Amino acid sequence: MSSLPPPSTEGTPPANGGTGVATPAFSPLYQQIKGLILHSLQHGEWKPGEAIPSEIELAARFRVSQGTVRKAIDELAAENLVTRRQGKGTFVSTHAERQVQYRFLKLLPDSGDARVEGPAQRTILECRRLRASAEVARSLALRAGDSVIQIKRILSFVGVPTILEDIWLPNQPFRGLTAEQMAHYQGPTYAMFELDFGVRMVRAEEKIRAVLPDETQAQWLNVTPGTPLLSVERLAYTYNDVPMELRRGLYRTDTHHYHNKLS
Amino acid sequence: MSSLPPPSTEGTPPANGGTGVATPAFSPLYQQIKGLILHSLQHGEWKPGEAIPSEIELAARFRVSQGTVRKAIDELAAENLVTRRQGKGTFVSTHAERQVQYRFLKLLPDSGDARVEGPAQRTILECRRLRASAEVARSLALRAGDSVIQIKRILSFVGVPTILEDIWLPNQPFRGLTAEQMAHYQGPTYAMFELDFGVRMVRAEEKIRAVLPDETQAQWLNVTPGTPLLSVERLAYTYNDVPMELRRGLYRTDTHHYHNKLS
DNA sequence: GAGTGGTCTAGACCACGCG
DNA sequence: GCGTGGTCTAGACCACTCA
Repeated sequence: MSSLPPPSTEGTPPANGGTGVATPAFSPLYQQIKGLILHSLQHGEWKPGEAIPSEIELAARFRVSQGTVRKAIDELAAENLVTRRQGKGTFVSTHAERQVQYRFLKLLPDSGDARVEGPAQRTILECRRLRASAEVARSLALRAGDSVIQIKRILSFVGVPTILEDIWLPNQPFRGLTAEQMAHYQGPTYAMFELDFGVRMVRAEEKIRAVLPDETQAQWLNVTPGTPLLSVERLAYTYNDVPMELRRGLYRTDTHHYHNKLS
Repeated sequence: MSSLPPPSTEGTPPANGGTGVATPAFSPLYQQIKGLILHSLQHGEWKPGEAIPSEIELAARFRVSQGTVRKAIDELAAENLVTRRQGKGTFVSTHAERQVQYRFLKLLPDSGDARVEGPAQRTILECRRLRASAEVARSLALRAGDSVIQIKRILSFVGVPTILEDIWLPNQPFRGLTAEQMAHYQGPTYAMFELDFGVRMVRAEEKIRAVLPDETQAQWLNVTPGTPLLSVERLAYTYNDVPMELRRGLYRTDTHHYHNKLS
């Protein structure tokens, strides 16, 4: 939608130029539509798990063709922000009610990829407010000294403690979070974040190293101090690349492994 | 292309049913086109780095619309089998001449994501033919006792030995591979595989663990035996999910880390 | 059978790369 | 200025879901 009037231009489809002179960057229409849908997604016009309007409806709303809306939604689906179901509609993705729960947990049991183990048992060791260290602040794009929540917990599979985690959350969006909430919610923690705080983790990056635990870490994981462990440092982001969680995990890899697909 | 004659059906676009009765699985036209392009790709009709025919040409060849060809190519591009360049054409992907060389190597220096380090220096420790162990045979879909090539090498960054690798290749497609070839080829090893043996690694899976090196491993990597290392076991596949390489790497993570993006 | 996403077509026009 | 991929439209039909 840049120059000449394509069949119907009485509404207000997002303009491309308009403000300046020669188009500085050129953003195709479907990208602009994608941006509008994303905006609605962020601002909670549709909640996780709900259906968004049909392609035809959205096309009418934005005064573009169905094909353009389709391409916008295609990209959102490719980014896992939205899930298409033929014959039913397009739904806002959620970490809950998802075949692949624990989307971000790449640790699998060595034998049998299936999750016969069932979900992890959680033990909360600690949950407190404190001032962000310089490093935590930098990761979470806060100022050093801002209030953050720190949670320390153990995840066990079939009774065996396997993951020791430290989680840092900005206090602001997670005000009121309690250890009980962390412990008692059934299902993925990220699903609880969606439900109780409206925070959706959309993507994450992990840095992985091999380390040796200190004595207390070794005790929590029930291993000897000489046992090598995987150190997994995760930064999880909401919409717009806003970091929302820093997580440091120690993974036992004697019965499990970190699995990754490359392409 | 299932029942009624859409505008032009004089040629031989791939049929959907034809053999049986009620369509058993339904494969859309563009998937069939994708399959045909893939077939040409596998059989070397176009070599890595070369351009494939334009969308219009392919549409004419297969007697379908450009849009259908486009969707087929879109999927191939999404799988990194092919690379689109606006204004120029669509090119067969290659591990060589690629901005992102070392596509499958996820180890980054802790400071500075850029590859200021330059490419890794390679030291070949060993390169020999032997009979596949049961385990190697299983991974590579061979019979135990089939001939395989084993390469042991060290990768160093800025002079520091960082990765100790064992590579197993089926002897069949790699007949004639020498230690000199492994050592002297400039650029990614996978690029050499493409060039000299016509083998294209298309995707891979990795299993990652934390381990302690034995004495000789520790010596090669110039670390003490108590130093925890990342064990990265990679199975790389060509077209059609045929496994073509098994690789076991030990990564030092004191100055580097394994980086992974989740979504 | 109505509604939704999915496929396919045909044609017009745009942005980009290169000679 | 041509050829290539990229965008956008409009309309027809198909496959799937559910009432």
